[in-house]
Amino acid sequence: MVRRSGKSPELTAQELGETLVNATPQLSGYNVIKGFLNLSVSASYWGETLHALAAQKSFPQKEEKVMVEYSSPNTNKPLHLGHIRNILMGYSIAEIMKAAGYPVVKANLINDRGIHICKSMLAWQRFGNGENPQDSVLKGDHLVGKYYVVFENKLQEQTSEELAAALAGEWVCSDAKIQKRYLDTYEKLIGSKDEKQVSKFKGDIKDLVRNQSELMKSCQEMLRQWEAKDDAVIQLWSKMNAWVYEGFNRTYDRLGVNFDAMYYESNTYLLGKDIVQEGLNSGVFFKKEDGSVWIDLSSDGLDEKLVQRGDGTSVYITQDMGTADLKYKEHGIQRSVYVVGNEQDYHFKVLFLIMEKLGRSYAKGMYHASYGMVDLPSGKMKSREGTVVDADDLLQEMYDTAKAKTEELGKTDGMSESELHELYHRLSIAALKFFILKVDPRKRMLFNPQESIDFQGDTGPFVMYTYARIKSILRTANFDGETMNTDVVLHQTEMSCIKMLSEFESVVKTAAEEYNPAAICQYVLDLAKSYNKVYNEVSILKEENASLRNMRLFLASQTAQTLQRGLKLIGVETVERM
RNA sequence: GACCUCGUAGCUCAGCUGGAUAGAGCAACUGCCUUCUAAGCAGUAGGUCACAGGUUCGAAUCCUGUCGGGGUCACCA
Repeated sequence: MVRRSGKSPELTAQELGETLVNATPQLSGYNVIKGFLNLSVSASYWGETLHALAAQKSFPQKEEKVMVEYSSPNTNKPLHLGHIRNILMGYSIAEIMKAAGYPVVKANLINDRGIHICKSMLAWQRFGNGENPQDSVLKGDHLVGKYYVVFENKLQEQTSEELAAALAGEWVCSDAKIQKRYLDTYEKLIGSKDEKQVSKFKGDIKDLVRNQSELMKSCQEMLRQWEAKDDAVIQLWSKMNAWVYEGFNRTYDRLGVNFDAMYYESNTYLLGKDIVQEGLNSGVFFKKEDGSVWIDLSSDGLDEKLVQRGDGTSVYITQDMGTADLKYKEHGIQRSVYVVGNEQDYHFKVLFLIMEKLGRSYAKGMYHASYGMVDLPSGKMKSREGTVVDADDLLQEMYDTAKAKTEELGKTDGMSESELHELYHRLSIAALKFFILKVDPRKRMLFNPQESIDFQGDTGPFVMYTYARIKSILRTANFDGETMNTDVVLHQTEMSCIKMLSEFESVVKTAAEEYNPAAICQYVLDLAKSYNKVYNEVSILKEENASLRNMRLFLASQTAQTLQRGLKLIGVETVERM
């Protein structure tokens, strides 16, 4: 602005202030400090603003239909803390998009097939003794997860001697091809000095040995039978998957999330082959001598990327292409949000680029809501080392903490057993959701099970508390939600609270544009803090001026509503008392 | 090795489309419940915004480089 006016910042501000105050009745004055223009606003402005905000209850509707895919679990293991970040983010993004006016479809693409599923199945078949969730203390997903671990342990037992031999260069395999690959790899291992290389070759050898074991061969055989739709295998698969779904659903319910569309990889894993053909015809893809199909993305700064194997079978990205088309066909979506960890940044970059080159109309609406890992104080979560934080355990711990904390405060006289349960539940979920969602999704975050989850300070329960306290006032005042006279002089804290309320819409809009629930958390916290200042500065029930008292009740009521609406966007439910 | 990403108070994080003295919470210390719920409020203390250059009247913010953490570069998913 200074550049345009050609005058000093001070002078520019002077002139601008002068003009603005003259032209706008809501402005009562201005001053300039250090080149910054400060405008003063007239008393009635605040009441009128608040009034206008109350009249507006929803944002303009949009045409563009949005799909948010999240959770997307494997059916061989129970959910853990990493999944929780994904699930909470996905649900919240969907709610924010809805609030911003978009029609939203929440989708879950379940990875219910493949070698890892067969591992659980095989282990259960051999070592399970018919154990099932009805008779077991374990939830279905935990039961299946248990057999996945059993498989890995048995495999290790079966192969440890051979592996030791193989690393000593003394492994003999009956399959000549495998034997040759082993010897080649072993030679490279011996010749390599780079530590990274060494561990890679060791890994390769481990895979060779494991894949030759009886257990892995049976497992691969089972996968072949599954693909051939063998009755017995399909039955076992259906039965165990049903256990897992029942378990997952209980966790989803507890987290308060849901889905509108379910996709299963058992149905989608063959999709995308026609797209490969289409791409070959249009020259977007090309074929190599061995029959494998590729796309050259070097002009976009990326590499060549395989889209179909030489034997005509699919790779990961093949089915993603097919699924993208399927989603579009089924739901007519213009935007597709994939909530997936940032280790897949490259994959999605490639996928979106391919769909664009294939001329898909929806391609520019594809977005990877990428998020960082959740670390523990001990470092990365590793299932092999047993350091994963199980979702169900965590939820239970949170619940117990909420209960203990509430009982300690002793403010719940007269609440029934079920009301108390609901309170503990909502408090624990609020604490968890806030803790996870308030940090920028892109960043990796640290989760300390002992210390992280708090009920004081910048937390979900803090916001819930502000809400409950307001509701308590409104109850005793019997406030009917009507205002009378807006022309009252408000306290400084009240003005800044009204200002915050007026920012709600733009915050939601920005959060939707950036797919960022953290923006909502931050706003809701700030609003609660802002109102808590009001609460401490002014008295409502004791106010004798009827207009002022009424205006204050109105502000309280608007704040409560906005808190509630904001909390809903991150999946947190309020309570009337706590 | 190439590419992507992050580095702000003791700890966990905001701020990042350039603007006033860099903000919260936790932990520590002080106050405030005979007044609407103290899961609250007010205050003290705590910072070379990783480092070095550059662009600009002005840089935590933009650009380049260095260092450090993480990730990706599979005919795995």
